[in-house]
Amino acid sequence: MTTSSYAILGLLALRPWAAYDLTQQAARSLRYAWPKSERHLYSEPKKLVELGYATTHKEQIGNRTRNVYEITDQGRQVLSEWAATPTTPPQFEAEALLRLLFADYGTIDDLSASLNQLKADTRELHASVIELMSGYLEGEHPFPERTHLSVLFATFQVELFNLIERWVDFALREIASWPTTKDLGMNERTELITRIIADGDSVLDRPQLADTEPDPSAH
Amino acid sequence: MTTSSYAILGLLALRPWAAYDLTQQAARSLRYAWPKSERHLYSEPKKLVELGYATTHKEQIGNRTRNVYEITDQGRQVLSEWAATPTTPPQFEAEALLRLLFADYGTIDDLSASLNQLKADTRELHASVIELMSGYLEGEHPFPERTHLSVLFATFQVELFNLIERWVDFALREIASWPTTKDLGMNERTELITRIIADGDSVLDRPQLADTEPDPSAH
DNA sequence: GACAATATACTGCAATATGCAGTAAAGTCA
DNA sequence: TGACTTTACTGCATATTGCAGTATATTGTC
Repeated sequence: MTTSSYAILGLLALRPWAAYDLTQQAARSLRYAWPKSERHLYSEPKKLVELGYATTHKEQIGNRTRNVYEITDQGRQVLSEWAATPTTPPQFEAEALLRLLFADYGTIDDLSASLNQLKADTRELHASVIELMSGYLEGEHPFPERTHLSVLFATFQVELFNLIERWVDFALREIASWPTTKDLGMNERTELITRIIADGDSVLDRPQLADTEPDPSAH
Repeated sequence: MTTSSYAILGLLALRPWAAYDLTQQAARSLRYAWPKSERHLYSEPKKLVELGYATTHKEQIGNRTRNVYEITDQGRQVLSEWAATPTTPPQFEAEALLRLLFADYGTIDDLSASLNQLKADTRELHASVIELMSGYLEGEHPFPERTHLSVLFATFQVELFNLIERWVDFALREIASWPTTKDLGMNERTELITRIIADGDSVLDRPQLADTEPDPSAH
């Protein structure tokens, strides 16, 4: 049993789902904390059946079948045991940040494009969560008694998305003041920023930083 | 060529590395934007050699050999082409958040333990970045002319880690006011929070929220 | 100076996960 | 009625991880 197995089992504990429905539901919830490919969401429940943690049956819709999965008592058992086990550390993956790390192999425009892409991707995720929340206010939660969990969970997502959007704006302002992506090294500006973060402070939320230098439109 | 291939190739463009050194360097940089297993960092450069983007030779150290990899001109070529291609969306993975989503299968204590683990894991990552930054201020950057990139990159990491730590504190305060993990549903408190995030506002940075309710020590 | 512990430096293999192409029926809209 | 989208998957190649195993070099200590 991998963490991904428990993630699917967690959904099955709510109600029976067809594999296709699992992919849809994962896009609304799991995705934000445990992203898995659609392909995997079709394979995983089969493994749960093999292990005796779920059962499966076929439903007929006209001329087509869907595979519906249902949790077993044994499945519920291992799921509640899982709740008390240690967790793995968090991981953040962003190709746009990787591009920043290696920005000197490309141009300022390449870098700007990557960061703007990151912002656009984030906005989209952000909008989905906001929409979900608006739905909750209209009473549209599929499991109303679990709303407290979904909402607390969602607070993290919106904070994260806000952060990324704000940080991208900061980074775009910084690189807009660069003549090139290459060889700037530890200049004054970079040293200032290094000191700030080495002190554990935030470079966002501080108008002084924005005032001091990098925004070329400021003078 | 996957994104992981380009990540390794990006390191090789800086200087030749032994596979072991790549694992060490990845722990200091790639890890924060493109986390890969140690195993993978040994396999990937072999693939780059096959593709003609790197060469390899063995170095003898006493009775032991290390495989050193070096980028080729062709490798540099594809790397600079990569800079202009579109990026994939960001992904965040945190088992502790998954536990929150399914917190009703465990106890309040299970959930607190998971969140505290998340905080501890984050602090550790945070400390590593702070240490790196302090090193930069001492002139310890391995590629001094690239400091501006490492530092701007690092600003994201510290903002992210700060956010996670602050959010965990918020979440711990919230759940401390819960009688149980189960069936709280859309209560007053949850509705307040839902409205806030549906409006695109932050639940952190607002003392009012902390004042209004959930901290049981407050009354 | 012998010994233990830790760091260096990998490889093989099974299991896990992804990406993409392919298949086909059902629903929707013009 | 035809085109397009959504539903509902599966097979297969490739990518990636986790773990165990192997062996040498270095560092600290009694």
